[in-house]
Amino acid sequence: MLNRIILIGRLTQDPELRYTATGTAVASFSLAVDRQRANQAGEREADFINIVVWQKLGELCAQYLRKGRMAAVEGRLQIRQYENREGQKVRVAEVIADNVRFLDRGDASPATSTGTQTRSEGSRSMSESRYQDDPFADDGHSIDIVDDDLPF
Amino acid sequence: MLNRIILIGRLTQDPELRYTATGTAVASFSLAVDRQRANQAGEREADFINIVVWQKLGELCAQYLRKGRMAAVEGRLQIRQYENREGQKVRVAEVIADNVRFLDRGDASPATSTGTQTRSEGSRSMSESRYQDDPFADDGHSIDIVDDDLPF
Amino acid sequence: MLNRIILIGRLTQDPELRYTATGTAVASFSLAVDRQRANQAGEREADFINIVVWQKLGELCAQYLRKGRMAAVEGRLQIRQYENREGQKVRVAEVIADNVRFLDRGDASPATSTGTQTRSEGSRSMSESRYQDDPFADDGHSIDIVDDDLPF
Amino acid sequence: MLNRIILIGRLTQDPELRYTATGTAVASFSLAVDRQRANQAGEREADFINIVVWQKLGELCAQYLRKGRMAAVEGRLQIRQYENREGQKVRVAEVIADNVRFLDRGDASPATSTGTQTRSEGSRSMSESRYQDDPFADDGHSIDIVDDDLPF
DNA sequence: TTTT
DNA sequence: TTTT
Repeated sequence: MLNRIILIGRLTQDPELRYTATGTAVASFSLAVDRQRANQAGEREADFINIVVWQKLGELCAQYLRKGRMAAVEGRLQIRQYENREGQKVRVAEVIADNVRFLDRGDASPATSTGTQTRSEGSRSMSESRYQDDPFADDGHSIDIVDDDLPF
Repeated sequence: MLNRIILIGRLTQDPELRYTATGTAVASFSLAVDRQRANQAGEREADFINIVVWQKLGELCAQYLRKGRMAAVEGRLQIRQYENREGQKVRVAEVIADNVRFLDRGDASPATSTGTQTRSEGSRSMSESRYQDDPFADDGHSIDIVDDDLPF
Repeated sequence: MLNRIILIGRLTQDPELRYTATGTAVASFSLAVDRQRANQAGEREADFINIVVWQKLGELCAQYLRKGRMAAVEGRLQIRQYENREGQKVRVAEVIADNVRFLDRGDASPATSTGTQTRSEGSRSMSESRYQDDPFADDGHSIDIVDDDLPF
Repeated sequence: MLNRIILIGRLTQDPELRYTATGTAVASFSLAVDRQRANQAGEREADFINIVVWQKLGELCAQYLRKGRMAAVEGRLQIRQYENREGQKVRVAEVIADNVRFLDRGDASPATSTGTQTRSEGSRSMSESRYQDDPFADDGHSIDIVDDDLPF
């Protein structure tokens, strides 16, 4: 009835961008989210969480996110259940993201390295069907906060 | 780095309560969380999400929650990875809850059905290490909890 | 850049439904959210948080929610700043909800008490622009909504 | 009953650190959280949200956060109500944070500018009562924190 | 399969 | 202005 998850972590790989038969874009990647507490052995572990991003937001992720980059991901947790070739029931957990923030800027050049995906229509929307101005949230100069700008 | 999930759903089974070798309580149950959108076949699906609750909060869940009851669960998503007896890598997703709200009152009678679990120390805390007055959120006075009803 | 809040509480009043000059519906109400910890005097306090719900979801809130009813509200925290008639800067905090779950069923009769608001277009969507089947979350079979009961 | 908010934004000022009569640390600062949608005038607005952080986490914020820095803040929304000197009821909204992530490294030098605050007890915990290894989330090794640099 |  |  209510299902909301928010994660901050780093990509363990470049996003993969695919298209469904009907042409809908789907990006997917794994996010390493460090746990807050070390385990009994004193090591800091991470959870590796699969993220799925549809449509234009997925295309933007494919364009701007890379392995190692930090991102905030907001969405819902989905459990997909299927039977594998051995007839065993398998459950796959993935976060269907509807909002992704790019938290550190890379070389923001829209990565030629990822090759051939084409973008039918341009948009900077980083949240499903909402307008979004700048893909990188971390650049200090975008805020331009000086005392005179603020009413307090 | 940040990992927060909030769910509202219904238990698909009574909680199971276990104790570790060192005596720590762990409750677990599966929560059915209805998706907001129907699938292409027009059916309303649900995600079945495993919830794990440690310590006193787990004991309270075991005591007050039952199959079919509604609960709000707050915690973090954890991906456990292990190798099964066939040598296959298996990934298990579960939500480690640190806050659980009981959203509809059942027959709040502290269920004898769950049998033999013992409780070392009493508390009504429903959030990890915070005091909490009444287990049922839907009704300030309805709980029918009097000291004689409870083993603590 | 990211702004997400999730609340569960009870309405302190019936929702108020208004329409903008251009005909957009806006519902507003105050939600009493009990704090988890008692204060130093041992009393359990609550935060009274103003909720604003636009469009069809707002109309549904006005129809189904009433004073005392429990709801889960998901949205973003907005701080409105204005100058009052005495020239003082006033800051108003409100949660702009994009998802509301009705957590206990009342007498689900679509309340004639709220009088005259008219609804241009019908939908049972409880989340902004998503289809939603049943207004009451607390009861799998409870919908009891048949076309004859509803003005849409 | 449930009250959870997660924000990502930038500080509009250096944190202020105070101590209660009983010696508890409290840091406070304002976080500028950009809205996702531009307003009707096409401008991108921000919400300026007051953040309050108690105890050691507050001291860490005072030490490592500065005006313009980006942070993720997790906590609960609290509405404080009081009467001002003119006898008017005033409502103040603030987020009581129990988890703060420093999302871009500054000059991580533990800021002499904030002067005289003293720290009774040391910890690097960035979440209330949880151990946390490195204050900056964006770079596991970059912090340059060695015991000699820090007063704890 | 894993990030810093 | 406040809910159970």
